[in-house]
Amino acid sequence: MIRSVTVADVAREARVSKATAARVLGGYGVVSDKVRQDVLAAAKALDYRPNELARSMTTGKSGIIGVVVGDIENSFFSFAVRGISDTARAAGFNVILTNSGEQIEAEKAAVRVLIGKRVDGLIVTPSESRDVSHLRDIHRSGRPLALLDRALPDLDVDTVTVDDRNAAMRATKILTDIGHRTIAYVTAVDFAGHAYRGLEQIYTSSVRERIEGFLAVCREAGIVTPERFVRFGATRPEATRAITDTLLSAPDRPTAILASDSLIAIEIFKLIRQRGLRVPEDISLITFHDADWTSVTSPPITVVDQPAYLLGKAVTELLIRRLKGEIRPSQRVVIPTSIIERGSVGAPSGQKT
Amino acid sequence: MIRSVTVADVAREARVSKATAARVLGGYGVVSDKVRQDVLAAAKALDYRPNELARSMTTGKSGIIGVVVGDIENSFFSFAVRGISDTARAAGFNVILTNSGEQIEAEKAAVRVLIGKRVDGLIVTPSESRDVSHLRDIHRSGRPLALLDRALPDLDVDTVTVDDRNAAMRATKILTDIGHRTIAYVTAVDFAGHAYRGLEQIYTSSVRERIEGFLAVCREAGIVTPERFVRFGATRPEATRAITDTLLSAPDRPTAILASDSLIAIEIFKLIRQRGLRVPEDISLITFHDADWTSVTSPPITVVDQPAYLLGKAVTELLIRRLKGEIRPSQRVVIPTSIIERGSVGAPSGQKT
DNA sequence: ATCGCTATTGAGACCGGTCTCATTATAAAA
DNA sequence: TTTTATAATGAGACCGGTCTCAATAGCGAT
Repeated sequence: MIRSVTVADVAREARVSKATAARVLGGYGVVSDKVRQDVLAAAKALDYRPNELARSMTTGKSGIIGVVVGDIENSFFSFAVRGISDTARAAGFNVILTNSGEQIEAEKAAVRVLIGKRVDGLIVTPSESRDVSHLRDIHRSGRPLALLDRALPDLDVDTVTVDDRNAAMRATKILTDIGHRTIAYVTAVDFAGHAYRGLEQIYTSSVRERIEGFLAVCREAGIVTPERFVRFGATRPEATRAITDTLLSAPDRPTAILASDSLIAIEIFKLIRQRGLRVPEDISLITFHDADWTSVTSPPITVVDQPAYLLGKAVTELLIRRLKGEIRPSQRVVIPTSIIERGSVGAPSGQKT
Repeated sequence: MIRSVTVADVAREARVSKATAARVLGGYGVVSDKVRQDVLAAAKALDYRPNELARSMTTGKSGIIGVVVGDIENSFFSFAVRGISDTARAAGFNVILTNSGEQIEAEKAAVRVLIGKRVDGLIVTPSESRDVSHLRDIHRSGRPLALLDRALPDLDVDTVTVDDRNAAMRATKILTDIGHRTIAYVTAVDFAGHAYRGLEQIYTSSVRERIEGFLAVCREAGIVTPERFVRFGATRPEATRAITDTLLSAPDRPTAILASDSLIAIEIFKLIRQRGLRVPEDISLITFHDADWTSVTSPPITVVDQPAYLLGKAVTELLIRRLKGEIRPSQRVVIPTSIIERGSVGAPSGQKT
């Protein structure tokens, strides 16, 4: 490795002290115009590039925001990440991106690494609300933390989420209003055994809220034990297919499905097609996230539009304001969603309201 | 900010010298078992977290790979990035991600920042082949550089691309074989004036190769001046729509379109639909990149499947091997693509072969 | 008992910046 | 002209690790 040019080298070249050269190069303190010119000329001649690492070490600031996200492959997250990067860069920050794969251990490891790298602040989509010790650690180390998409009741930090419960209620209501009484809800959140054993066992706040909203509206519509049709563990395409398969083969096949994310929905849609069923005549479908594919299918899919980019932008702004020294009680921002009604919802076939 | 625990603190707690504590904490040198236990105990008691920044400063290695990518929003790149992150993490590296928005100035700035952060190596998708001075700088600074998706004739570094020319030829051949004689090629690469003025003006290697392949097959099929139907500047949805609009309104409307990426293709597809035209009866469509939406449309879209994840994995492996000290001439890996024939290609309506 | 060799440990320089404080030069005030 | 305030510069400590080299200790061999 070629030894890189340092302030000391520039100082020598410009015949000034290291301190003076550093003042010019670092843009702090005061120096005479003449000396400034000399140093700048020397720096250019030697092609000096500041070592941000060394700079960070003394200042204690790295200019980096650490991001731990569930799954970059999910376009909801890639939009959020794009929102984060754009906002961060505009404010002069860089981003280190890690994805946890929704695994709590990976998430902990990622946080440990990021703290080691002395990031200035972190943005995390916590995969679990049970184990938040590592997030407490961040907070305790004096580094600001902001939560994206999922709130943590026990952790009093800046949080940006969408109105999950309300969105789920509105989406479900569209289905019940048109007459559906057998509605399935499919989510990626996994359980030992994939079986639903009660809301309090769901440790991902966004998902719990959605299911709460879903169940509430179902009950309101007179559906008994709607939780029978809540399905967990659609973490990967194969799993989603297996779950959907069982759902579609059952004697009491649901007449409508609400998908918790677009990765799940696309598999469900494919499988419905593959079975020769029609949307919405045989099965209605609504999904969370306005993924690009939802508008080009026939029929196009009715979706809950989550402003993912905005979500990323909002957390980042909150975090940066704190990084810039703003002192204030932590804020919980809830961004409203809207439902884009397209063509994937229709009255259930066999029955009428 | 709470002062963090340092090796000196641990050393004091364990009643050994800083050097000794550093040896066990840093995992180098030799220490007696007894002392090791003491130090470890002290570290745990104090909740010591190594400062990777300081560590990087002395070792000269940051354990970070810098990535500059064209546009994360493009799912081709998000898959590639996923391949990069997964591979990097598996080898113990972290990733700093920046996107250039295909802007050369942004790319240069990103490279400067990453070098400042003393990343161990870089992966770049160069947006231009004209101006590579900043990439030369990387190389010159002794940091390994690897190119993703686009080759640079003048730059002798590890490069991983797909067989763009060949892929374009095969895709075009499918169209000419079935009888198309008016075929448009739409790409995001922009030009002052959007007008085609010759291959040598295209500074993105992947795009040039594709267009070369496209034109070659067109000519072979007896099409005169096929370059009349090459369209540039589909950088954003609105631009793509404008371009497509013009294309579809022309008296010599193309009977087939080849799209350079899936972001372009989806807009084209939407617009075709909007105009009441049918795929493939009125217009055939093939696109690069097997985006998820291409398999759920009616008809599903015929695509050039680029193994994006694999591409990311391959460059990262090449880079890491070099980071680990492997000395060898630079390698140019070309990954083969395959065409997935679905239902978006048909014989042109008015004419027959 | 003395010597030699090896296993441990300690002291302190170093990485490349920032930053405090002392010193010198210069200009304004008395 | 002398005093004093102010601007500009230099010397060197510091951040939190790594690493070299010297010092000490423990052991068997002679």
